[in-house]
Amino acid sequence: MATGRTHRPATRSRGIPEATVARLPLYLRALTALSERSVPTVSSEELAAAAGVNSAKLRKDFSYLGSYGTRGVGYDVEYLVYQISRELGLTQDWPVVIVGIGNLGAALANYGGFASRGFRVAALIDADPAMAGKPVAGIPVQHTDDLEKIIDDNGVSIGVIATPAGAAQQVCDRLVAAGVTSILNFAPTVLSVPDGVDVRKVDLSIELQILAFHEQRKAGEEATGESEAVVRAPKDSGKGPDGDVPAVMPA
Amino acid sequence: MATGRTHRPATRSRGIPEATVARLPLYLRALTALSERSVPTVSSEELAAAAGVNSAKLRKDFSYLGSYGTRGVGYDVEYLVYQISRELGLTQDWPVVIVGIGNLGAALANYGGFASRGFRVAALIDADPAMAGKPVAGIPVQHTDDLEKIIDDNGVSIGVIATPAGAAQQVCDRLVAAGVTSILNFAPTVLSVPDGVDVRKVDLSIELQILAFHEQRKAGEEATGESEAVVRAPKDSGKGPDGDVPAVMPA
DNA sequence: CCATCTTTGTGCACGCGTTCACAAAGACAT
DNA sequence: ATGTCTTTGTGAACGCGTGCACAAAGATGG
Repeated sequence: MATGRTHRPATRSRGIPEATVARLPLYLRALTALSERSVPTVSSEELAAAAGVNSAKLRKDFSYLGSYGTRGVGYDVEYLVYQISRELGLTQDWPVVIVGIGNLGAALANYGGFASRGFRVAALIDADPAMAGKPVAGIPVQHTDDLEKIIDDNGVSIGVIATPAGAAQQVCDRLVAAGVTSILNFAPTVLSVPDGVDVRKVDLSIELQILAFHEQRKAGEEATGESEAVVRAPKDSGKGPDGDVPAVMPA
Repeated sequence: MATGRTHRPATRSRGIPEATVARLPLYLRALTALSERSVPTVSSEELAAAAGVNSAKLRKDFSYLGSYGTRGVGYDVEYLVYQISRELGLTQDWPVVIVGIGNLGAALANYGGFASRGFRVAALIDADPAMAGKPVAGIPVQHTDDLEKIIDDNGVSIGVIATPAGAAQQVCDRLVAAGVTSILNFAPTVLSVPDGVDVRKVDLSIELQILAFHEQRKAGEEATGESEAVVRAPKDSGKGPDGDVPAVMPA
């Protein structure tokens, strides 16, 4: 994205294709589950099934990292967990700030998966003075005025934007100016950033629209097609206002 | 997904490439903004800039929809909004259910962008009996026991899963059995679904890991490279527990 | 030590997506 | 009406990603 993904054209980072990088976290998750069940080794076929991909693709992906498998046996789970973690840079701790503590921002702050993989919520930042000092997920919210100082003091290089769309670009500019070089954007806006800064976006609205497209297509085929399956018939409604509200977007 | 995206191999739906479909919502958003500012026409160059894509790509994307532009002038904003909306199936109303009303589920329910583009939250569903009847975002939460009836009564074909990972597959199975054919999955799990069902996933953890990879790469290049810019130095911390908690994932 | 069997690692071909570059189309001025 | 100028629509080339299919590698048993 991804789907999502902001233009990183032909920049195959250190020879590892972008598509492969995007799948490594998937493998890592499956491997971690196996590790917790104390499974010692796993074949490409099994692991591929668990990760929901083709086994040939998985093997090719791993081949970019090196030859970590044993022919006739499979992959050592623990070893592979370590190798992938290292490749993804998860052996170190990444402090993260979340800007915009509304419904979504608070949900993100409460998300347990943060700490699990080397990410740590270093600070929560919001523009509303009334929020300042109020603890969310055990972390006191700080005011936007101190953004630069917070970034600097904590050595933050990854920022999460969960503000309304109108504020996103401005927040983004300040984050970048303060030294942030990776941004995860939940606001429904296209952010423009200088070279060297990575942006990934997560947009609920876009995801739903893509699903709607396919849904419509299915309905259309069904109508013209053979089997007269049950056609879903949604009622129509007045169009709602176009919210400038924080959102959730996909890579 | 991308990035998400679940394997839809060579199924170019009605001739429109999947990559193009994924960008249509982006164009639509930019066009809507122009429409609100009463801009009558826009060139491919301007619109591409607003959507953050290449102008040639945009023109090719539009060429799949038909010839809606005027050479020497550009595109009629209102007309294009309508055409894209129609293509995406947004001229009709799509009732959506959200299953799993935790932090994230509640945030999604409160998200204003839902109503804006033809989506309507038809019901909120949670497994916790204590939640039943309690209103979230003005909509009373219903119990999982009634899931099938809710789907059927409202003619729902799109479901959003915001449950913990452990419950996701089970919820998914029930949704599909009840007639849902499109699923937006926020749980950090690979869902397996029968053919004909579309799944898109949004995973915060995966997005962060991808950013961490690039971040690490930048740091590495910096070290071996020329300019001795300020190297961010995050402190290390004890590894947190691997939460089974709801998440946020990108296509 | 040899044979067999499993599973990895990868060369190759194919298809999708992106980008360039330009001809065709139309607006607009004279 | 004719010429100029802008902008679209698209043919063609290229590169990335995917999947097949198989040879190489190693484990395992006799």
